[in-house]
Amino acid sequence: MKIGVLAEATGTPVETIRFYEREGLLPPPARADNNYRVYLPAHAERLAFIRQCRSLDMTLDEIRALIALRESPAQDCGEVNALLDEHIGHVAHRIRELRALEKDLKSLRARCASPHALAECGILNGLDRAAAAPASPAKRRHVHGAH
Amino acid sequence: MKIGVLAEATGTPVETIRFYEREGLLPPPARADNNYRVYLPAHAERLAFIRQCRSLDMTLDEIRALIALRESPAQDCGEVNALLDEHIGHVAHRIRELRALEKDLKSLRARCASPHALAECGILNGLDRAAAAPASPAKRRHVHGAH
DNA sequence: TGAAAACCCTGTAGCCGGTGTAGAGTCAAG
DNA sequence: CTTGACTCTACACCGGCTACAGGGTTTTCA
Repeated sequence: MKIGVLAEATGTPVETIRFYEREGLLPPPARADNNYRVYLPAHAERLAFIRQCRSLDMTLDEIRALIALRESPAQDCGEVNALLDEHIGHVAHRIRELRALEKDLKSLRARCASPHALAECGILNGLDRAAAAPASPAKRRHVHGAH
Repeated sequence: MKIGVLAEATGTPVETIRFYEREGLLPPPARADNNYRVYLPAHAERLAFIRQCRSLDMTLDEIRALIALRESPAQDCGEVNALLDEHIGHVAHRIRELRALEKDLKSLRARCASPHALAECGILNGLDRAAAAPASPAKRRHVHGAH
């Protein structure tokens, strides 16, 4: 099948498929005479696996690791379990961070229940005081942002 | 004060300060004869405000908007409240997403309580079935990632 | 049959919020 | 007077795509 068919079949944009190939997640398919990529069902399976993992917010590195484990011969799946546990840890960690953030934002919001003049706005004043924040460097593990 | 002093005072890397200047968040300071940036206390206040907002996970665009509102003459702070409410909405939304994700991951993890042979691994098999996922495009509002 | 639309190719740049170089100039201490 | 710490500009890089530009090929429809 051609790339557009694979894209349609897996709900993946064509550019993203080519991107996964460049990234080594999807093996380069054979080429037809016109240089078009020709995919086999195995490619569709692999791509579905990748998309499934992405929908669970795994990084491409995590997915690469899972693929390698899956292809590795006659081994038990202890490492798979460990990888998944670690990913669950990332997600749980990020949830805790965001909950703390939500709390801070709500308490800031409560400083200004109704519109005042700007100078007396509790929110702006709250943002102004440096809050002596410990300037947490808090290296992102993976699972980021609020936006 | 020189950029290193400002960096130290606010816990902000030097490169990040220059980056904020390029992005128009921090006004370009005067320059000494040697072309070094010379900051005034007002710059330190502005930078502390920016860092405070960033620690609350606001985007640079949101911060730009807040700064503009703050500088705008004799206006009430209704828009500030609205901006903050919207940001709180982003965070709450992302928390809900991550909780759903955590649930999915845990149920996947439960498929493989102890290490089996790879072929029988409930996790890999669970990831394999395409799950007929609706391939949610789910445009990121802002507040993203699990990583 | 022939033109237009739809597809495919490569390569490159942009998004966000920075981070980390390279290569050069400037300054303070020993 | 040399060493090291600081500063400057300009640029590439991170993830995970997305969106071009500028070509070639195939399909469709009148």
